[in-house]
Amino acid sequence: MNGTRRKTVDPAALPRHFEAAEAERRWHERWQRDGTYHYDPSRPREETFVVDTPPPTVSGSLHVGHIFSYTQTDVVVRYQRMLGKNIFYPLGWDDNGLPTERRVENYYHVRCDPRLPYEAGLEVGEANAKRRKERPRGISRQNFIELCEELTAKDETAFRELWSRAGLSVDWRQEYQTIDEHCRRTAQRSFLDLHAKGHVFLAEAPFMWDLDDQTAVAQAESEERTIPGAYHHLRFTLVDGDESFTIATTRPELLAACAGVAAHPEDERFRGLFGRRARTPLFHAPVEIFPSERADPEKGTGILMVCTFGDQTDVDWWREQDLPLRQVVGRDGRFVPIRFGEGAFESLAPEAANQAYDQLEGLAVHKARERVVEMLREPGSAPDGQGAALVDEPEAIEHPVKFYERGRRPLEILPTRQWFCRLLDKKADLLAMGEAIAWHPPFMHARFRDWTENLNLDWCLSRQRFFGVSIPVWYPLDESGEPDHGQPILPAVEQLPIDPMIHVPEGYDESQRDKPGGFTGEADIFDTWFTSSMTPQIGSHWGDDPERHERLFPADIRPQAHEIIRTWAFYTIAKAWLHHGTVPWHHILLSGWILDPDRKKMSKSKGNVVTPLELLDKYTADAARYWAASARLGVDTAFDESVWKIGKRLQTKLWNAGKFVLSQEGPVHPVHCELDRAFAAKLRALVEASTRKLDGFDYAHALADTESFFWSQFTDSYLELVKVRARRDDADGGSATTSLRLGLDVLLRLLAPVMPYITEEIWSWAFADEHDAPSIHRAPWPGHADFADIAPPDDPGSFDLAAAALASINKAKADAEVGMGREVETLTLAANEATLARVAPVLGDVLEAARCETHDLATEASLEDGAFRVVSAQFAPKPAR
RNA sequence: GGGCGCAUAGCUCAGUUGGCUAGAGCACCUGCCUUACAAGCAGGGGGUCCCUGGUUCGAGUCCAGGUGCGCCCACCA
Repeated sequence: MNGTRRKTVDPAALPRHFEAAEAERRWHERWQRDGTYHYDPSRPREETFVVDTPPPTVSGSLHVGHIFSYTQTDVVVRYQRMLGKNIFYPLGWDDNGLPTERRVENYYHVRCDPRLPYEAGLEVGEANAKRRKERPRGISRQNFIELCEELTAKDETAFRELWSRAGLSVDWRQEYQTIDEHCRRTAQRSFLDLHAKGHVFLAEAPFMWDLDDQTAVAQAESEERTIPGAYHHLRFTLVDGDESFTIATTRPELLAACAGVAAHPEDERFRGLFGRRARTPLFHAPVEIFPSERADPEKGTGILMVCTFGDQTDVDWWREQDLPLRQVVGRDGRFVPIRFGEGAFESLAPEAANQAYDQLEGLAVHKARERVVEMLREPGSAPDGQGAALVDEPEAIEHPVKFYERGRRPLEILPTRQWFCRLLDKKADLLAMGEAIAWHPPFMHARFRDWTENLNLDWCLSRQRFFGVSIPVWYPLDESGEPDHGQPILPAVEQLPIDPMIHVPEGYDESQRDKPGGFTGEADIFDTWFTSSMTPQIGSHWGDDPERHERLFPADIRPQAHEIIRTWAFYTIAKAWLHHGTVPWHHILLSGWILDPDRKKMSKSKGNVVTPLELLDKYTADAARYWAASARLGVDTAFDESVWKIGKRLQTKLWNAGKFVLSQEGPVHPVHCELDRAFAAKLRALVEASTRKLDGFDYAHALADTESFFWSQFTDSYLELVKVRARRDDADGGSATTSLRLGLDVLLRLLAPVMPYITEEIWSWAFADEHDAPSIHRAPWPGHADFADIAPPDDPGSFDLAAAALASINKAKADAEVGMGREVETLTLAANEATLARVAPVLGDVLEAARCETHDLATEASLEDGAFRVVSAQFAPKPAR
């Protein structure tokens, strides 16, 4: 480089300020055109860095959280890219599933009715206020799916624009939708593989059921809410004997479903009852009284009725005690028609029981409860006809009840036929996989471990919904038209993806659909997690392209939110184990939450969402990214707009510093001055520390270090110290210019992952040509090579001494209330003897920066090492303007 | 009830294996248009590091107990 001219910029030719909005558009286009972020499938696995990007749920509304966590991943990715890695960074859209169905129902004001025929070319359009007052329009399943596709395509556009602008360096050629053909094939392939390996099974069993969405719900999708309820005390009698006892229940409407009575075996009060039969009020059902350790003598009255089904414990008791099934609540939440008597529900007084039940049939759960309580209040409602069955008034309580996480009514437990994946017998393996993955931050591992250890249900895979991936199964129908669920018909892998409601199994034709001796298609779809748990394999094209799969699986990192460890992380780990016997990725990065200023989680439903577009306009994308990258992994952060402001300030400062440094035309000369070498040494230490932190995914501290160095060491100190010398047309001036450029060059690269726009802009002025690296984002990460030509300083502390000396003179100027640019006519600077000796090699730079022509030095032994004091100073008068 | 996390300046946050007088930015106060930058610079005030006890020459940091907040899970008669 010595002797050649360097490329410089003319500051006058540059805009006064960085035009961020224009630059964001321009660079985005340029990066797309040049394929800056493209994955190269020809490079080997060891040179590749694979990201298992979360496919966001496309809900239609954007908030700052969407920028937050995705930017954190992008910073990690951009660092890896600058290390020379071949980056596989796809982005998919999780568009199937209930959130989309809900949004479509609201947006168009429609409901899916699978009985309706398909209407070709149906145009519905967004619902207006008038239409919303009417009943939702019923449309066919296929029409409904088309609307889902239409709306998600629209929503995806908004998300794509937001993230393009935020500068996510994804390879947009790898885009996918979890409902697209490739994902459906991957999910169905997963099912066939699990079936072949014996991990999935079909079972008719009581399972959590959401009445509003009319679908089964997995353990992971349920949550508890504390709601008001009431203990109702009901008097039961014995079938043989005069004794009676009182149970307490919060669900009196399930009295008709009572199948047993339980109390603690040690409970003296009820010891004599075990093995005998009780008689229920109203329905006069004879039920077994049995002991169980799980009955709590302290709770309620200590004795309880077991129903089919009030809760999961009822299910367990029903199984253990082999109790009769008395299902009264239907899939729509209404009481189903049933009869008591011979060949039906057992009753000692069928006529009375049927009379009572007639008043409940067809009622919704809460109405039935009211009605039952009225009946129980009536005199003579007790099983022995002596008074009312309801003892005392109901006692109001608050109690926890399970809900579907998106549901409005409590979950019911109903026996339904569902597909399950066996997981309970694989806990040990899944826990071992969890150990083999590096969790960032590490304490998040505990959440996975706790969840896995405490899992108590197998994974229910099927959902009775519409917009999702079909379960690829048909069932043969016998001569009476009944399906044989024990002999499911599966498609060949080559046929995937299929929709069993449309496609026909091998050996049948369409005319045999739903006909005796023919076949019927499985109407259910998969739980959305069944597909999203395959994101690593979706990216790797598992099954379709073995060579690609080898290069992309397992992935390097999985970034995700911590509240879905039990779902997305867990199921992905489970699938990778079941299919491949490995981990799905080597590292998992858990992002924190954005909280509103009251420290509540920001979410659409709470209405406390900050929309990102205005903020992007106000502060720029680099500032947004600065904000996101300032938060550490796993740490919830209160939203604070002032951090965006700091990001923008940093961007502006970079613009100005870049303009200054690259406009210096000093001669090309190696770095030789002590101060310059001392600066380079500090810069080198920064690079090493920053690299170490980024290797551990600690982008936040790497940024804090770099920002602080840039601001205080580079611009405030070093740049001020050498700006005068840099203008000199000699070897010392060349040394200053060279190291200033080195400082800018290295700092730009350190900041490029966080602030891709401003760094690319400044890079393009000179360094792109100088390093033959058209984009800073493909430039090598700074390292030893950048410092190879620079000798270490004679005194590593000389830079700090110079900065401290200058600061002491600045303080004198501030105390005298004169500007920093004021010339110093006389100066007496004091320090201890050793400090004066050490500062001597760099004192010239200090005095130049302070605009000081003549000076005296004084020895003050009392000053600490490295401390300076201005004993006296006279400043030139303010020049006339 | 079990597990995890957090508590540091008015606000948002750093603080590494225990080590000088506990830091940054924002906000606030004072001064300064200085040849990159007033979208800036220089300087300044501001702290019971949640509480109690312990270990230690030394504790914001380690240990025990407690308080408050948040999250995850379990309990659901």
